[in-house]
Amino acid sequence: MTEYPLDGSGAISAVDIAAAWDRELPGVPTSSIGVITPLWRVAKVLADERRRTLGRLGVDPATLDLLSTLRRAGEPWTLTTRELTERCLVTAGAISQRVARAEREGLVTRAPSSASRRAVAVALTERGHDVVERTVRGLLTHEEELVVGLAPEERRRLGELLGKLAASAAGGGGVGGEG
Amino acid sequence: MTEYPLDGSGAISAVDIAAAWDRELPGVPTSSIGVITPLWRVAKVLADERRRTLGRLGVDPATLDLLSTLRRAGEPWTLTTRELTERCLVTAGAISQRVARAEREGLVTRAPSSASRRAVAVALTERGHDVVERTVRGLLTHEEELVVGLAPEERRRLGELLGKLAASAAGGGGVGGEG
DNA sequence: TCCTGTAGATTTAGAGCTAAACATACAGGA
DNA sequence: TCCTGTATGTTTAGCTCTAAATCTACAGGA
Repeated sequence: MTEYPLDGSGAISAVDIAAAWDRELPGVPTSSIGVITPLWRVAKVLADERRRTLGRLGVDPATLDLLSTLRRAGEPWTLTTRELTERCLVTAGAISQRVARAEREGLVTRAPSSASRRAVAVALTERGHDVVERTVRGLLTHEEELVVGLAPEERRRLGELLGKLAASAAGGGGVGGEG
Repeated sequence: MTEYPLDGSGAISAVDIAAAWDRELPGVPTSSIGVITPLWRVAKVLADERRRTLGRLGVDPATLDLLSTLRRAGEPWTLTTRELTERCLVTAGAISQRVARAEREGLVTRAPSSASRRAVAVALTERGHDVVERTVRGLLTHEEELVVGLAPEERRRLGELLGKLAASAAGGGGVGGEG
């Protein structure tokens, strides 16, 4: 047995989890559970779906994230490692490894940047263009189907609430007590 | 440099990403981006926060997920590997590894289940109890602060929309064409 | 020129996960 | 009894990430 229930059928609901903590450890604050638990569940379902879809297309999510970021940047499809770190939201070490893997497969090239000799310019190769253009279309088409259950107004509202949560989490969490 | 901007300050907005694809590859369906991109960003901010918070408390997220699931189950704080797989939403192999790590640290024990000789009963030790009770309170208190930016009604609505999205993604994505 | 600081990038150690292969325990029929 | 199927766990290979240490290129002051 390798699998776990992808639809969360065996999983406990966020309400049940909060109720269980309230019963087992009375007094713990449980109101964040109703937001954070469903959020991670959905994120996991979507990540699993993306991994499988891309597996069928012959790419892995980390590499496609790299290629997509370069492709979206527009001509000349080149960014420095530092820019990639900012846009992909992973550490510089992770970018370095992603680029090394992609370079090994002939999807990108590495060269000293024209601006600074410290900076490294990562550029999409023709093969990289082929891969990204072939897979992004398939991926976005598939993901479009995953969100059909939400009406346009619901999607807009969901995106809005997620943005608000992101601001709240990033602002309040980093430093500590600020009240 | 090891870090990346935790608050997403250097990141491109979901709207910009969709606009970039529309410009670079006209015709690709981009309407899922407004939901999926913010969702993963928030999930990542929360995961990073949790990892750091738990790091300070001396536990790792995967182990705490295991211990919490056992703790929430109530007396006698024992579940089989299969039950853990269903509730933690990771593969059986991952559970096996989590349990092995936790057992090595004296946080849980493994024993043949009384019901079936195939099944393995994983039980919380006294030390496991100590760890989970010490850390869960701190973790939930911290996460409470991360969601203060959302009013109660907004939290409720967000949880509701996330549930609807989960149902949509799990239902529509697994099989393929079902029209 | 030498020292010091800083920024950009890479390397390495150690987690943690999935998928797939394997091992084990039964159950049910011939 | 033997065979077959199925459920439960474990192991292994390979990927990917973070955090920390390291390397390299400069810049600015003494």
